[in-house]
Amino acid sequence: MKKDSTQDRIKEVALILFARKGFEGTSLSEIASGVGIKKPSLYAHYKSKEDLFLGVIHKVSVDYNAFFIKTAEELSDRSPEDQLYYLLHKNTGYLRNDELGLIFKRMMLFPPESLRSDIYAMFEKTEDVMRQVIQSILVQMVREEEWEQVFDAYLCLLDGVFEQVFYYSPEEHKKRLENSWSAFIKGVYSREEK
Amino acid sequence: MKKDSTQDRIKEVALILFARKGFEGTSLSEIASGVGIKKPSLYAHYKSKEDLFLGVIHKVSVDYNAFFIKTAEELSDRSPEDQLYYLLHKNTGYLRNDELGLIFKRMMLFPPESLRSDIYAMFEKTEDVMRQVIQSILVQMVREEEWEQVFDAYLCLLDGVFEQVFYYSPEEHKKRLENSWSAFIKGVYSREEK
DNA sequence: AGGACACTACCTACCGTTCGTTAGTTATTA
DNA sequence: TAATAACTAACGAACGGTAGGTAGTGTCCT
Repeated sequence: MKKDSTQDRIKEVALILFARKGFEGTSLSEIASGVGIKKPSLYAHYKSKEDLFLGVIHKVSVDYNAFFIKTAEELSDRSPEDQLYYLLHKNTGYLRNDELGLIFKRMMLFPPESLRSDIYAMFEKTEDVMRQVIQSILVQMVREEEWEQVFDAYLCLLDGVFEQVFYYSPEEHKKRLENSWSAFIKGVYSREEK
Repeated sequence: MKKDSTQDRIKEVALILFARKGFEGTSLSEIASGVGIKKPSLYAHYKSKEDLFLGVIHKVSVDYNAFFIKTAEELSDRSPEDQLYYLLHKNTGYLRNDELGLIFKRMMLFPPESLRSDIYAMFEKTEDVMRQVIQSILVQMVREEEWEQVFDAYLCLLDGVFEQVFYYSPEEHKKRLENSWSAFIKGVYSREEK
């Protein structure tokens, strides 16, 4: 089923190494030896280190967009509150796996200088997707003039929770997620008065 | 007053470069030429690249702890709510300046593999300081059994807001900060009723 | 059917450059 | 005089990348 082409194997290995050690911190020799071939053989598949790297990032960005949309669809029959809650959970879980969150966040925050614009271009789509998905949920639960405020707060929650994935143990992190979520949702519902 | 020793100049230049391009992405030649000396001269002041790097990180961590404590003291005569609000603002402002936030976050999230434990050891103190300062404010405004929940939410807010410093323009970011803050504080105050 | 050709995916060997680092020397300063 | 802080020169190692070669595979032309 899955074409296990060398090209894909290279991408898999490179993803892990780039995620853990960054672009400059990863050498082509390492990648090659992880795949089980010699360094120059990489050039049969990618024409430079940057080319390989951008290939990896492109795959990551496409995968993430697909995941986000798919998850939102799966949840679409729940209440808006539940949708936001599970989206937060699923998103965190997804990004915790497979080095995917690691490389995603690394590239958003600290892209290699020379590739910054290419990387940002790839992730622009991602922001769009997230905005649309979250917007479509929020319009069901808050008044229009409050929409933006709640959206910003939810995105901040998403960012904060995600960042903490790196600091804390899974248990500690789950506790913090639940507490942060409680505070968020209380803030949303207390919004009617005053 | 300020001893403008070469040693300090090296640290300043290194801070900026390490912050922007990371440990592996910054070469000693760059640092030297930024200071205006030749690469081998660096070894009159630091015995290795790692030594220099840890020196920089140490300074960053000490400075940040001092800032956090000083800011909290300056605000201590305000209402607890105001203290939290301005702490959020000041913290964001401080970290935005001088590449300080950049290197701080980079090292928390993506430390160079070989120095991970040294770096984490330095920032342990920071977490302690923050916990103490925030705790001393929170006990004045929420019931004891809710303390932990609000603390987690506030820290998540701090993390989320800080991360967004990198993505958005100052204006956009300020808007998002205010919106996220509003949601947070409403959540805190709506906490009395069931 | 069989040979010439081209293509793919790998190899070994090596290129020039840059890296972090050391040695040895000199000029300034205390 | 002794220490300090700079220098020039050079080191070995590793880097990204190239050249050239070689098996294996399929394809086209008689």
